[in-house]
Amino acid sequence: MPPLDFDDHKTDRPDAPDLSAPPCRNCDVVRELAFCADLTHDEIRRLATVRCHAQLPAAFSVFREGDPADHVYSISTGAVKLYKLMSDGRRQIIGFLFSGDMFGLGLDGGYCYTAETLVPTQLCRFTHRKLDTMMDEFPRLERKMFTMTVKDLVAAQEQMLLLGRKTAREKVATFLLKLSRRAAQQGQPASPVALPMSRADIADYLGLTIETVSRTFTQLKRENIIGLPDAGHVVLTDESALRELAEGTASG
Amino acid sequence: MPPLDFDDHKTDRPDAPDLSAPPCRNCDVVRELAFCADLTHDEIRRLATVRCHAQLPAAFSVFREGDPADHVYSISTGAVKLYKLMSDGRRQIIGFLFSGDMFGLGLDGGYCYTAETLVPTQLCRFTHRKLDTMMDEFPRLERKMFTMTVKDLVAAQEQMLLLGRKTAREKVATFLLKLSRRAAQQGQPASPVALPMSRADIADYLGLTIETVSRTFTQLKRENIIGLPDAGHVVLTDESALRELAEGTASG
DNA sequence: CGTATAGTTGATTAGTATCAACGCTAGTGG
DNA sequence: CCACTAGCGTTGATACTAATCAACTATACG
Repeated sequence: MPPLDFDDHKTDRPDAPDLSAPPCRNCDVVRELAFCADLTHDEIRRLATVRCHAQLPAAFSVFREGDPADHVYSISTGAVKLYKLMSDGRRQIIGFLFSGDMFGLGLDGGYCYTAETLVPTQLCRFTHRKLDTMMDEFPRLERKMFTMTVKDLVAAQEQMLLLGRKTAREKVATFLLKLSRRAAQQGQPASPVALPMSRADIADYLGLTIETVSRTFTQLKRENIIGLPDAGHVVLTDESALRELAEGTASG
Repeated sequence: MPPLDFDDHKTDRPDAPDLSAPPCRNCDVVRELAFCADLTHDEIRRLATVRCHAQLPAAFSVFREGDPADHVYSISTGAVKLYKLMSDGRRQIIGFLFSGDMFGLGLDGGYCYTAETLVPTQLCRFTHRKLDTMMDEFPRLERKMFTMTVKDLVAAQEQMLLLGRKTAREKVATFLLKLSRRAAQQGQPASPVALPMSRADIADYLGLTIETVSRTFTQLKRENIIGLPDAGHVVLTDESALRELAEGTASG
């Protein structure tokens, strides 16, 4: 887990160039942001004047649970995990985020989770204050962010069902299918799915231990439902079996 | 669990008076709705012209998972549970909702959970279509609904930590404290907390079985942390012990 | 008064967690 | 260039929490 200091991102080391840098005028990056997708060119240009962006290395802590919640972030490229910690170290990963995803929303005061990059990641950020102003000005921006938040909520509810009621096999199957669909949606191949996160991350996302995740993977492999070319990739050999497992309708 | 037909709410039996009734002009009910709380009198009056309300009996199914999602609901008085089902009957309760809470949001198409009253409940409803129009007209309405959705998301993330990483004792302690705080917030006593839901509901909310919930209650009672005057009420005898349990910092 | 339902309690089982050892890969330094 | 080390992942043995199965009690209901 990531021992990087939160303030790192304000240093000028080449790895972590200034999220605090003055906004640049180039709109290309902003246009890719999902929450700007439906805006007019003019609106995007205005938005671009208030955003900062940066390329962050892998395993980089963007902010920590409890930090003053000043900014909202959007992922241009890369991947991020969000997690909550208990005082004794137990961890629950709230979500894995990819290109186009937004994070950092919350109410009054501090972030309620830690955000950390999984791979080298290009982020965009806006201050809450300026974003509020923008939302007043561009109703479509607010509508878009609202819609994205509803989507997040729906996903969170789906995850509650997984965490509360599914078995280890079902959890893993659901997880793999979700990753596969997400990859396909982003134009990447659906079958050799990349796992940019560690087994520990997967375990903490599914409410399992590392060992159980590993055992379940090898078990599914033995049953020829998945293939494991290496630890970072999974082949969905039998997707329909995986679907049945995920829904709890599997025979075995 | 509730065998009531979804169409019931369109019948004219006295128990379930018409959610489809023509909007009434009385603003009193609408004004109590949390998502109208910050609106001007004029805005509330406009909103009142597009809403329907009804008094529903306990254990009444407002809508089911998969039903076409036409309406958004707000609870005036009473309590509602939201849940998701798996094909084999496993159930996960997504949330218990009370006065001022809103539900029914979702994306394209069907509701992604079933909504059912726990006690006799007074509901207000709006069509998505009209609410969208209203949001265009009254930015403060949209902002309010947005904020409430973010709150729901934060609560869902907290629940993920509970479901994925907490023990049965910790889950029950967290649940009781949450109910207590909610009651206090609504001006009701914080200590003899009312449990309007069954043990089965609590179990399906916490990702446990009925038996484990029951055992954990009696265990906490034996340790003089709570009191159980009857199945529907809990006295928080030792709230600090409960807090330690909930956070996982408890000694025993 | 009999019946059905919700809740509690007990005995046993099962699914994961825990503890422990080992293999693999990558980075490090001699 | 290669042994050494550290971290991640896998596998095995055992323990333990909570689930399952079952019986019983209390309460509400007809």
